[in-house]
Amino acid sequence: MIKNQILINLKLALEKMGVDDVEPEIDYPANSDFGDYSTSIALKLSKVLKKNPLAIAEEISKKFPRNNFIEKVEIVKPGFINFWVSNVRLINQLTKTTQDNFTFPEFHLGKNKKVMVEFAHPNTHKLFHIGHLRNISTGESIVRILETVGNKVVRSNYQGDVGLHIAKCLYGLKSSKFKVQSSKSLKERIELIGKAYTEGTRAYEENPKAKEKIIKINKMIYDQSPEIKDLWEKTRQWSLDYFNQMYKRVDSRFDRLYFESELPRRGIEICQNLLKKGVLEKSQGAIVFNGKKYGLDTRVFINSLGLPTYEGKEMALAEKEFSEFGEIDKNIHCVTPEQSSFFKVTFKVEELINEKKYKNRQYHLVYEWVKLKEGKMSSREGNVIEANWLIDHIKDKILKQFKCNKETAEILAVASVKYSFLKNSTQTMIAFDIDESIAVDGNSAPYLIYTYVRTQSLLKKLKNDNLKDDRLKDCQAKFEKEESDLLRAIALFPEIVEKSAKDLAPNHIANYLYDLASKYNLFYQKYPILKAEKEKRELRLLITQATAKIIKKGLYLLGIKTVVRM
RNA sequence: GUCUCUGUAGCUUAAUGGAUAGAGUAGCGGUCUUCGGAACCGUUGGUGGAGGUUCGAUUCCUCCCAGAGACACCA
Repeated sequence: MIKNQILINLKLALEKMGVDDVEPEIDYPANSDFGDYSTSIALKLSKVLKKNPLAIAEEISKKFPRNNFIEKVEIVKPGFINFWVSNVRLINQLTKTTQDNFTFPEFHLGKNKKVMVEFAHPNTHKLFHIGHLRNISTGESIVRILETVGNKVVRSNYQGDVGLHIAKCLYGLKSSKFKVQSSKSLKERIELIGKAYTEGTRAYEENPKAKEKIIKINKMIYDQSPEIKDLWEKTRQWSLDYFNQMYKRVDSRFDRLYFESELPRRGIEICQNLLKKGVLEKSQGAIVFNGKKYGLDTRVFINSLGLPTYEGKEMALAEKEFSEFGEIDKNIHCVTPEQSSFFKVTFKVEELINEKKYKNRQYHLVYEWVKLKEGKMSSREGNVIEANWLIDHIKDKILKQFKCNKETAEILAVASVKYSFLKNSTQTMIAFDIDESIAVDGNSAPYLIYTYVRTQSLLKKLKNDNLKDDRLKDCQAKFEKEESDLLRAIALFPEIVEKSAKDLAPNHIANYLYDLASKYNLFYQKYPILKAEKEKRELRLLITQATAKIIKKGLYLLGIKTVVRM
């Protein structure tokens, strides 16, 4: 990575000046007049060294070791030092890229290089909606990014298959107006569950007798009582079939599916132990963690009926997650922000159980809600946007707007939906509008894929006319601006991937790809490639090839497939 | 009430304390008979408010305004 090479040389220069206790930072200047990289280290050292920043910059620049990868070092106004990458280095990176020889920097979240990403998290008996879609897009992308920078990643998915919401649904199903047996197709079954849940929820709120009964059903589910078990198992399986179909559709998969139903017994045991140890305490008939000492909330682990709450079950989940796959350095929970109090508390309790095992290894990656412009989604109001429905809707839009076959439309629809989420930062609450939010033009997946298709169709015309990069030596220092911009963008890719990994932020990759694709399209518009004169032709074809490789790889990192024709 | 998060162009949004706040979309005006127009170019328009720290603030601190969420037996 060029950035690291600059950093190393910069440190050498600083050492020569007797400064060795600072970690200089390298920036990407917004304006290309200020070079490819820059540092403001001279400005920061000005106070410490009690010297004029420009003088410091001057000295650093003099002592900065010159290698062939740097073309020029310049000092500007208040004290910036700007660096220009040499054409030799750019060509070198171009060649590597065309050969699929991506050298991604290693970035590990721990010594074992083993990470768990816990994502998706749909609850059975409920719809898989756009919120889950954002979650699974984010999680899948983070998995792929972390793998690419050298981690072994375990994909896990924690699914709620017990609890009051299921009791409500089963209560609804028992009503005579729903015919469980006659629902044959998966679609019918999922619709049935949905309606039953709405029915159960209404009854729970409006009818005290029904409420009592639902609470009873809830207990029966926990106890796996024969009276309810068949119905529970059958409908649970419907949901799981539906989720599997969903995972397949969005090209995701899991190494381990955890279920809430496998945790209560062990959860209670752990909490009882913690009670003996004094980590948890009794309060009003329940077993709670008193968070006050640690500046945290007090939360219930075992309720007064003796049932484990979500917190209680989390203890058993953590135990499984941290033992089933060997030693894990980091467990990234991809979950919405309203659970941060929950995670702060459970992470603290886990730390008190086993500091070595858990401390600093649990991480709550906050990803935000998808909110409808009209307001919050709620199944009660029936304005939940189901994932399949949404993808189908976008697919129809693509089929109407463009001429392509159904298979391509499917890939483009899934790509559009995922990209629309991933181009935003995970911490941005998305105000969702069906017809505006999933873009199929502008900064969108179809735009990137279209650019890729262009490159493929162009490269196909080459046939056996092989590319030889050694003919490139003639073009140095004669790049057009658009060519130079592209070469620089191409060289940046590994650094962007590293940044996304460090920040757990797929949006860096998305926005980079858009930038690269726009630069390519401008270049494509302005200059002939196949018809260019000899030496230019080689360069331009290599640029085309490298751009294509990066778009494909970059989209892969976002969990998005490409097509060669559309 | 306490705590946490968020306020960027009409709308949707980007920006590790850095240089002229970057895009998409909508609007307006162009390129065009091309190696795929699902393209390209130009243009209008922006950091909620008031202070502070800093050589430098969308970013950090304080207060105010607005919104979201959490704060004991839901998940």
